[in-house]
Amino acid sequence: MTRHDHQLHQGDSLTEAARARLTLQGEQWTGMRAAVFEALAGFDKPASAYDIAEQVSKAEGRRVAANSVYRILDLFVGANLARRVESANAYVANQHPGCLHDCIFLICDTCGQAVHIDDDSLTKGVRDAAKAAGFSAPRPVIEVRGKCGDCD
Amino acid sequence: MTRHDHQLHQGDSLTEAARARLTLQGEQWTGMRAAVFEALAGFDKPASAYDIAEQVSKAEGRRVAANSVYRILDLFVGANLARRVESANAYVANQHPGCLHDCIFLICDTCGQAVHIDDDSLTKGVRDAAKAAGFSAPRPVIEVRGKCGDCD
DNA sequence: CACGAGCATGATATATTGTATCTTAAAAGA
DNA sequence: TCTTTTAAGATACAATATATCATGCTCGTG
Repeated sequence: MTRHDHQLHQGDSLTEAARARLTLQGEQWTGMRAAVFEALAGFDKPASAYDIAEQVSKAEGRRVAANSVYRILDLFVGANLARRVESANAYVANQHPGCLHDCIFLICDTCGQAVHIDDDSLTKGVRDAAKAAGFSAPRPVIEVRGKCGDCD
Repeated sequence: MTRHDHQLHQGDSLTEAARARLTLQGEQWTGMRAAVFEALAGFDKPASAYDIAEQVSKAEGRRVAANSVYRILDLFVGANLARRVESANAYVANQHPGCLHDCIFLICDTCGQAVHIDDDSLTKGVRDAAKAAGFSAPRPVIEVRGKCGDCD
């Protein structure tokens, strides 16, 4: 397992890192985007776009529609501020938005918690296998469903 | 990459293998199940439950509702006759239902084709990483989105 | 500052995917 | 045959995702 020596952000620090990253990409850090990011980062497990819409609605005191949230989540995923958990139709905030690499999610079928592990040798293996099969621009989706330590 | 020396079924042979496998599990091979399996196997790319429902409806000359198809697909996935492609919300027939192992799908974002590769050393690596992180009963979901050789 | 172009969001509708529940029908076992 | 279990039908609905058009905001430019 490769080690992770970079900064793991949290709270305001994470929000700031996200803002910095997004503006670096030439995108705006709007109030709505900040609100969506806050909501996303506030969940302790992968959240659906609708969960986030509801949370943002509460925080803003007005109804925010899911499509706006989807738009922003798509932007976030593209900018590496968030990740989509395919097998859960849900999203999580990326704890180190500045650092690009493939990741592996472990999702507990019982409690819904997702933990994120990095293992570049594994993900590289998957990328390479895809390339060997003639695939270009590979974007690995590596998730494991199972039962987490707390739930056995 | 581990070699695959077992039989790769197709057509009637595949259907027969599926039937054999399912009955071995103590499940019935009904007309409806056969029809769903035929439809599924007839697609050249991952098919959604609704695609399959439509296809079966056509083949049977009567309306078959999606929930019936879902039930049967769930059964098939449980019995290893079919696989779910998480990142596409779709299903594919398993070409070698008798042989259990994790698999890796490469899904083309352009044409929707999915190819299936096996690499037990990779999937074992993912399983082991999950176990090392305290996960039990791991079921890896390994897919790669990208562009297939025909589409670049 | 005014203004126009482009970007961001709102509002709304609808498509797609997935479950729940209850009823009816068919098959297996006694 | 009769009963029990399993499969399938019918229907309703929930959850996830996208499309479209209208409105509003921001930023660069004059």
